[in-house]
Amino acid sequence: MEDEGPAERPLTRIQQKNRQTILEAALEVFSQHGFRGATLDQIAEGAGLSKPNLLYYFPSKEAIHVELLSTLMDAWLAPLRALDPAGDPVEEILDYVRRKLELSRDYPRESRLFANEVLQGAPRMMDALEGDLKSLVDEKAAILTRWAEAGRIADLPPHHLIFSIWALTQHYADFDVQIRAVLGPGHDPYEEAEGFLDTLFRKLLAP
Amino acid sequence: MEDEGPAERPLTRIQQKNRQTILEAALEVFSQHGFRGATLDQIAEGAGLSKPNLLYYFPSKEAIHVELLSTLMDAWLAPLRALDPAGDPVEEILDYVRRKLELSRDYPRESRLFANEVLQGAPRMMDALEGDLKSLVDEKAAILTRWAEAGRIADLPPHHLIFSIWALTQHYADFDVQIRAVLGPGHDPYEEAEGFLDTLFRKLLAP
DNA sequence: GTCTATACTCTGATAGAC
DNA sequence: GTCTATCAGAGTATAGAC
Repeated sequence: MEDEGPAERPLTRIQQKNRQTILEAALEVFSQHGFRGATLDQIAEGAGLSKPNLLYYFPSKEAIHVELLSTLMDAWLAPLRALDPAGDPVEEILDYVRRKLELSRDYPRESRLFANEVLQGAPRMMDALEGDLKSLVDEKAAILTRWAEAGRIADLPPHHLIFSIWALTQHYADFDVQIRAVLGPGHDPYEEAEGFLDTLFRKLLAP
Repeated sequence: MEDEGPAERPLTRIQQKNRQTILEAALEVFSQHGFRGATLDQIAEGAGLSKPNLLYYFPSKEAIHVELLSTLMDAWLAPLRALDPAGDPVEEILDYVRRKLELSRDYPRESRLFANEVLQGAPRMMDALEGDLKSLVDEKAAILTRWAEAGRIADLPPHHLIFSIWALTQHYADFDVQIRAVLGPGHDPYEEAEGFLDTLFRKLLAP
């Protein structure tokens, strides 16, 4: 049952705004502590609302988390969806790398929310991984295979090529504190990463 | 004060064994749920001990976690320590990649324990990151720089080269469920990764 | 729609018998 | 050394006044 009930009413503007405020605060807390480590108290304080008021807008802690994850999935897959089979192979892949790195830079909390969930076995997201995500990856992997067969990029296992893009871009968001601790002050990790990853994938993809 | 007190006594064999049992159970729970998400009940059940008995061997939940992390750090840095400035540059780096991938394959829970901690801002590990880890990385980065200057490997930012090795190898442990969901059954992620990463780094490092 | 008060459960940690 | 019993606090969620 995908239907949400017959008496479902459109939300008022103030309801929309409060829901957004709650989701924003929840993203902050969930991304830092994971699902079980996060508390409604922290979210309520971040949203400037009382705890019972939170639960007026969402039926439970889990409902907030699920809402965040499903909203996230679309934005997360958009860069891969945009990979165009008609474009120039190397430039298409490099564009994908750039867009994915921009997501890490501009939405690090979303990246960490996702990482937390997968790290914990993806209990609330397994369906999406085995369904939408797998379908999309298989579809795009087929494009990479065709490009390789045509000799337009190097012959590499397409799924692992995609994994390598995920690993290398998300690492900068998920392990941010480690990277900054190792680099020390005076570095812009993302700016340096952009050039490095461009070089890396150009060398890797060259036939 | 690093000293643990004047009355410190060597642990008996049974104490050693029980501590190990507790740490093993704690690794399982902490690596899956993070520090705050883990409970002493879960650890006690996994260890086959009562909760108060747990706290006879360790003064607190945090003490167990800290013990795990500090034990882990040594094993985690060993492969990088082994990078030999006198060896063949490309083979030394590829050996490092292989050893790091083996750690992910053979100790995925340790990898996830570490990932959880860093993801949550490394509150119990910042000193180690800014101290031992940074020193070691800086030292090995200097070796990479010398190899690049001698034209024996490609000219790449050494810190980011090391980050890329961490990202690509740890990804297979930390995002294990996602990788298996996307690949589907009938795959051995680590076996496939070994060949892929070998190819990737050979192409990347070629001068 | 929002709050105070509170029910009820879980959690980390301690006391004290054996 | 290990257990039962238990505490104090935090946790999610609900009741009900306004």
